[in-house]
Amino acid sequence: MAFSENTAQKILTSAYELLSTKGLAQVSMRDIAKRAGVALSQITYYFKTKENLIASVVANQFHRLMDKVAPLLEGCHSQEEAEQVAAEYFYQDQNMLRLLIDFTAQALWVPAFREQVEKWQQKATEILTRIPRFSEKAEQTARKVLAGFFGNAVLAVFPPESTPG
Amino acid sequence: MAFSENTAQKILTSAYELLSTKGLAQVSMRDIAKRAGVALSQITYYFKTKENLIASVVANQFHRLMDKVAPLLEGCHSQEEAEQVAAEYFYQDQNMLRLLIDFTAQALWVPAFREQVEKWQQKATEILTRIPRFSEKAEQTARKVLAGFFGNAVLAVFPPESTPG
DNA sequence: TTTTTGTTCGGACGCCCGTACTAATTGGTA
DNA sequence: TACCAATTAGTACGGGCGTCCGAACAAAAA
Repeated sequence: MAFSENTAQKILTSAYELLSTKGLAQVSMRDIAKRAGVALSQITYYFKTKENLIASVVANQFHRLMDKVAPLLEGCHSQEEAEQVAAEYFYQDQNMLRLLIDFTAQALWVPAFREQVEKWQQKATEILTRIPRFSEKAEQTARKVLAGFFGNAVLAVFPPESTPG
Repeated sequence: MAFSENTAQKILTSAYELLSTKGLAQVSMRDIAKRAGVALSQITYYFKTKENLIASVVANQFHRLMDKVAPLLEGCHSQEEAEQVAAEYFYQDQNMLRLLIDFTAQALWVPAFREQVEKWQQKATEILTRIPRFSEKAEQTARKVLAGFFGNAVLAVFPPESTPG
């Protein structure tokens, strides 16, 4: 029977590629299935609903990023430095950035997405709590880092007319 | 014949109410027409397309806000103060905030929306240029204000578990 | 072998969408 | 009054959507 991790993985990968370059609203499950080279119903089979597929894609990417970023954050001495580190790392990948922005905006209206965004906050708070010089006001700092992230994300994605920063 | 400013205005108002409370993707032109108490084709007649209607709604709100905020900004002495002023004013209306966030996110993918967001930048830059102590680096400041705005907007809309900031 | 279980596929269902079209109505003007 | 353009209304169209279903198939279990 061979539980094909392959198929689920192919779907996830293709979904990410499409969602991050075309936007959540512009991608259909048929597009994803076609790119993954599988039948449409395979998505239903593995992810049940579109909403769930998207949430899985984003959760995937988030964990992947966090694993790399967390160690870097632990070396920071100030909130500003933490923001800087997060920024420089995230902004390397504009597609990912766009996906996160789009997802967060949808989280305003889709409860399941909102839960996930709230988990980002919790995760960031958790990481900062483990760092002595932040632990006291980890939650506040986490929120500020998040705010800085989104603010700068928007800037990164809407570049100035003339000179890039 | 009486060009009924009424109908167009009713559509704009109803559209804003729906879009700002349910999100761009969750509102159909039929929903808007029904709430405005007009025929569906009236929307096509006055605004041509859904995209154009949404853009009109947002532009409307933006100008309304700018007229009130611009004078306040002129009283500011620092970038931080400008951010503060913008923040406190905007955050009074969470629905409007949600609409702006959603719209901006869609602007990542919809060229017409993107143009409008870029106009916000220009407008902000223009305002700051007219203020002597900002005029030198108006564009930079405008971008930072914008970044602060969006960062804080996301925070305002995703409140912390326990204590509000 | 036979049975069971997990996987894949193609297709179809019903719904709702944005848009286009046509006919009716209105109201100012001549 | 009659006319004409602006406005309104109702409806149809074509298409894309997420989801669901039943059959075929493969691998493991019995």
